[in-house]
Amino acid sequence: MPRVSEEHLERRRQQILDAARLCFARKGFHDSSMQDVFAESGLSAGAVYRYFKSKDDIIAALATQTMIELRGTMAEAINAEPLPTPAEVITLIARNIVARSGPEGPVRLAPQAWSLALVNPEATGYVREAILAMRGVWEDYAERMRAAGWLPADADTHAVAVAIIGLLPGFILQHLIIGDITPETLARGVRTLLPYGEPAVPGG
Amino acid sequence: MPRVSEEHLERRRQQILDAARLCFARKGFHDSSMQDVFAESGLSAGAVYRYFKSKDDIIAALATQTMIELRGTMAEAINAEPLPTPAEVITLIARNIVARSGPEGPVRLAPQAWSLALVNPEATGYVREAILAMRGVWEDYAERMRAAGWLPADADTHAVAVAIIGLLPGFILQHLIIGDITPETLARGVRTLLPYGEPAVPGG
Amino acid sequence: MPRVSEEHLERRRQQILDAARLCFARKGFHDSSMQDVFAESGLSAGAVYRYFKSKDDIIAALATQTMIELRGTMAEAINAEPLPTPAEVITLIARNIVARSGPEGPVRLAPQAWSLALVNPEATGYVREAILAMRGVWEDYAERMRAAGWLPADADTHAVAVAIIGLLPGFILQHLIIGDITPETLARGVRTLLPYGEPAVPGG
Amino acid sequence: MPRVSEEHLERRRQQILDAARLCFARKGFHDSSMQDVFAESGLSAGAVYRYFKSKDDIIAALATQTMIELRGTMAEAINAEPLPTPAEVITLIARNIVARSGPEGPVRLAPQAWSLALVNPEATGYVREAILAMRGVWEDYAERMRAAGWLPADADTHAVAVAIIGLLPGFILQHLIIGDITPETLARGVRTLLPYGEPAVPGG
DNA sequence: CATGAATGAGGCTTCATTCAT
DNA sequence: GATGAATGAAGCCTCATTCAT
Repeated sequence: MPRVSEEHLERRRQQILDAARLCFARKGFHDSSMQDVFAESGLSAGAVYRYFKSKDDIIAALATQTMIELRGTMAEAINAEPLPTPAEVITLIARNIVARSGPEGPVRLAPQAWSLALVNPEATGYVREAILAMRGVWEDYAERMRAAGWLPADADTHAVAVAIIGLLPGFILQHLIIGDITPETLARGVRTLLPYGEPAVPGG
Repeated sequence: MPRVSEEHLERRRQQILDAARLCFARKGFHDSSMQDVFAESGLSAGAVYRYFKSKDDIIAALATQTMIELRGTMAEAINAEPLPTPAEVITLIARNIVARSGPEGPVRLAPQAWSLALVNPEATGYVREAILAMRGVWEDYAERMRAAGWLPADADTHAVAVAIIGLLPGFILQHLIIGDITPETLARGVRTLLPYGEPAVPGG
Repeated sequence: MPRVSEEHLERRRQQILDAARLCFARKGFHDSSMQDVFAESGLSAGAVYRYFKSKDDIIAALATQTMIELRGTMAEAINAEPLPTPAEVITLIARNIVARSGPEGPVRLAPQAWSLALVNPEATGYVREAILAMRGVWEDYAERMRAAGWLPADADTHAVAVAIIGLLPGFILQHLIIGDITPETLARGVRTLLPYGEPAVPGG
Repeated sequence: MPRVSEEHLERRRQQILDAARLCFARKGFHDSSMQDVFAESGLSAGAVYRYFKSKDDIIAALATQTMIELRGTMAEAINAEPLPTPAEVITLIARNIVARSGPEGPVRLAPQAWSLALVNPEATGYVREAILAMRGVWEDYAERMRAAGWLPADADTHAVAVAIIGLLPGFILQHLIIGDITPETLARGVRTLLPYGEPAVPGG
């Protein structure tokens, strides 16, 4: 019988993750020290290490949590009825990204997670799973596009999902690093290129 | 060995950059120590520091060099005559990316540079410049698309460039982290979505 | 070993300062490495850096502490009743200096601190403050000399303090570097020159 | 038969010493790198090492040269006729010191040499010799004082020299570190304390 | 359960000196 | 004689992690 409630433990865990998110968003995984996390969380070293067995463990938990949230956002935007156009979906998701891109926002963790995934086998694992899961969401969308007649009956919906999901990292980077583009800019570009369900069609 | 030629100096510099590229591609900026670079380059610490004043300086030089090469590749693919379709351009660039994505290939530096740019002001500067330069290349392409009648006369070519260039980070990440997609997959997706200059048009 | 007493912390701090004093007295600030201090103190690098944020910080603390002690010695010798003669005061202080001039004695830090003060702005600050404080003590003494009629009523007591305190660095250097002079030698010289309160007066 | 004249060699040597003096006066022995000396002298590393076999060798040559000059200044001031009062001698010497105490003046080397002498056996040797030589000059002066009847016939002239020469380091330090005292201040203090040959006598 | 002092390997960089050209 | 590229030991300091209290 545990001394403290399960709920208390979970609260502590989240408190640490929240603190880590701030630190990592501000200074990156490497430049944030565990001391930074202790200070930000208001907990002692020992306390933090009771909940996470290493810094990498915190990073993994945080990255996973953030990616799950992002996938939820995508799924929500995509599953709307009636079938939203690509530009509409992209707009919604991009707006959500922007809303979470502040100086301490979780979106800033994404590029760091990608980078880590190239170098750290454990990170490769969970980033890969997260990307695959998101791609699955887009594959569903591509299916719906085909079903709606927006894509040829023999369209490769996997390839379509690969292409469309690929737009998001590009948007995140341009937004975070250059800061000169908005969801509307991206949407306009997408709408120009992919005028499905729009009054006119390209090349038409 | 004093009074060496300018050429010798340049060769040494490149020798160091080549060694650093291998190290960084293998283990990342942070997990590669300067000792790794010394060993890989076959030079002593002092020798390396004669050519670069810090590790960050090496990273900057390498990232810049790599991004300039990538921009060159893009420009070449894009400026072909007659006007290549988006799928054609993307295919060429993606093939080049894949060719340079081996375990020690320079493309592995890209996500690390993005990540660094979020955290290191100097890196923000040169990554931003590189992205803007690449986007400029795509803006030229978007102009040509419009001139060719593939885009409406009033199309926002900047927004189109933002969208299209955004496909590449997504491809790089999916290729490097998941490894299950090829230039052809991406091209098929793009062609399905953007059948400009293709026999059939979407939604048609 | 957390939650230790304030006293424990202070003891650790002093333990480090004591070790540093030995090292610096033996080999000087520059030729003593932090490794030397770690070894001498029996603590790890991390432990030492918990108490002092840099080598310069240790030097500053040590120099300041030593100079405060020296000032205390001076004040004590000077404030004796009835008014001691310059030769008496100098004798007491010189004896104290000699007692602390052993191979590992704190007096060996003094010339190093002077030297550092010429080159390091932070050191300039604390050495200047220490010298000014000591000079203040001597100014009090000069006032008492004047009050006792040993100096003319219009004597410039500041200038007198400047001159008298100036004797000490000379004594320290001759004692440490040449090693052939004693407090008694110095006292004899001073008494010969400044026979205040002595049976005979100079030039008399 | 040497390829270059003896004179040329000596000029080169002095060129290096002059450059080193500037560097060392500005930044101290330790914080001046040999690179600094190469740059300041306009010579290459190899050239400098042809004339001096090590950095310590340069320091030794410079310190010795500077101290010989200082001794010359002292001797000149002291040997004046008729016998100058202590205050007069001190004034002359202090003025010379001040004139050579600029930001790049050789006097700034003195405290560094003292400090080095505590730590480096070779430096101990030449600094000791220099101090002894200077003290010899002051012993001559003390003899003259005695001969003039300013000191008792049985005065310990060695002790007097020890005391008087000791004033100079104190002046140098107060001038260099605090910067608030002038030769006149010191002279006034000395004249007040040691009014030999002055209208009135202390304690008289 | 929590605390936070302590560890110690390892990171980046400097610098006096050498020697091939 | 002169050059300056190269060496490599050694310096200062950080930081993830542990464990005695």
